Amino acid sequence: MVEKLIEKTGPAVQLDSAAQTKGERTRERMLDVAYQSIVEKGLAATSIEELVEAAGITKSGFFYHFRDKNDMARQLFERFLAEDEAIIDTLEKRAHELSDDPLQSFLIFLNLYAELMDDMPDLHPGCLVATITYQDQMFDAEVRRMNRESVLALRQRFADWLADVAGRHPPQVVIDVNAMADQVTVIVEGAIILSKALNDRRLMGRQMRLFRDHVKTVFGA
Amino acid sequence: MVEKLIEKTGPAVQLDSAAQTKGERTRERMLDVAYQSIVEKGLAATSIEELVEAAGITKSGFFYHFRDKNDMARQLFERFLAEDEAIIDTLEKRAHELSDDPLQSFLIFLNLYAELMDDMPDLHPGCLVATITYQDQMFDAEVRRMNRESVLALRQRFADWLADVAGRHPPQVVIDVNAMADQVTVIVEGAIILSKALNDRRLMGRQMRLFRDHVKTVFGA
DNA sequence: TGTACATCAGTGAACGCGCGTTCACTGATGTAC
DNA sequence: TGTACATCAGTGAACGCGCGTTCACTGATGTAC
Repeated sequence: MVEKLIEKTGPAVQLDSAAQTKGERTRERMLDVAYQSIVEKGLAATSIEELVEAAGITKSGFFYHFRDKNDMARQLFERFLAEDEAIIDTLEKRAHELSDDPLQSFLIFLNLYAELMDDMPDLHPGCLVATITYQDQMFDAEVRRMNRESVLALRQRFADWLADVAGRHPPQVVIDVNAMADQVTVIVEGAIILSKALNDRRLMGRQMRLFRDHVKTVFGA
Repeated sequence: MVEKLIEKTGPAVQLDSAAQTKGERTRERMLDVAYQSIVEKGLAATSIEELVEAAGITKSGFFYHFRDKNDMARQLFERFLAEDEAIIDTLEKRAHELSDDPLQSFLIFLNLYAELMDDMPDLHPGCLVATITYQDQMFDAEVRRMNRESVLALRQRFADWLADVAGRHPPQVVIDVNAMADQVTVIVEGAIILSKALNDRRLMGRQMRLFRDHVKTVFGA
């Protein structure tokens, strides 16, 4: 699914090298089914038994690939963060190609993001960040640390961009770039929740565009 | 905790009648510890054993009060929704008292909401709506239906209010009242996630005020 | 090119523990006459 | 006011099932000489 999104939004990022060994393919398959199950039910409700059945191996095979259940969760989250970052990178790069002005490129970025959400073949399966945050007692300290770092990295990324925007387009009102940067993530996470709760896959794109309108107004475009 | 919030924001709503029987008190205590545990770890990771230990009864006592684990989840969510609605009612009533103008009262409402978030003694424990949405396979169909209905009810409430606002203060741009109404919930849910992930209890209030500024700008206040 | 050995990618059986649930029973409190 | 009965609010012991994890083993593939 993520592969598809990247193809839609730019040149495919080759995350997994073309020549995968048999073991790597099995491991990836395992993480695929684990991701699906964890965002639907949570980590505690996802049994190793159901994962290995879906992946077509035995339970002992699981422990060949992962030290224990938490190790799998960590590997899953690492892969998720890398893919997520690659998507945002692609969108940001494309947005900068389409306009030299930081405000215009940021607005384009939000549009691309909204389109990406619209184009999701199915309902967005959810975001691991929220899953981990809401079940943090289930994940070990390392995963929680990675989760925190990933949110802070997004804040930094957008705050830098917005500071650049504010430099060239003095805002109508005094703004807090960090809060506004966080709002991108807030909208994404919140919109995923409502979209899932109401089973309405158009909701995410609408919310992102509404936020885009706000940004536009603030910088007086 | 909810009691405290209501006291802070207006006259206490007497949800639980003053004269509680012993059984009702035990049941409430059980739901209290269950709420805490479920928002921290999820339903699957919350064992009946730990709940009854915290509540000071035996495991069989649990099954005197609840038909099974899912029945407890349903009762917990029912109580949560009632309390949540009471809080919003109180804030809305107060906002209308403080201004006759729908825009001003809506802005006051958002301010009161933001203050409520600031004043939370501890980090907001999280919102059951997100917990249920992210683990919906763990809850039965009735709980999922209640979850959906509660989100739609909030949409209706804010959409009506915003339509009233738009009637008296024609917006600068064309707006979608439903999307804007949803954005209140989106911000709350998303901000809770970031606030928990970063362990920053000021974040929720900041996000709510940022949204308030947006609303203000849209209706040209 | 053949052989010996090493690594890869698992299998199958067994383990003990904790979980949700049931069931027969019980002491304390409330109610009817 | 006393007695009989009903309801309330649990207790204690036992159940079977599924879970995460371990461990000894194995066939297939890769590598060195």
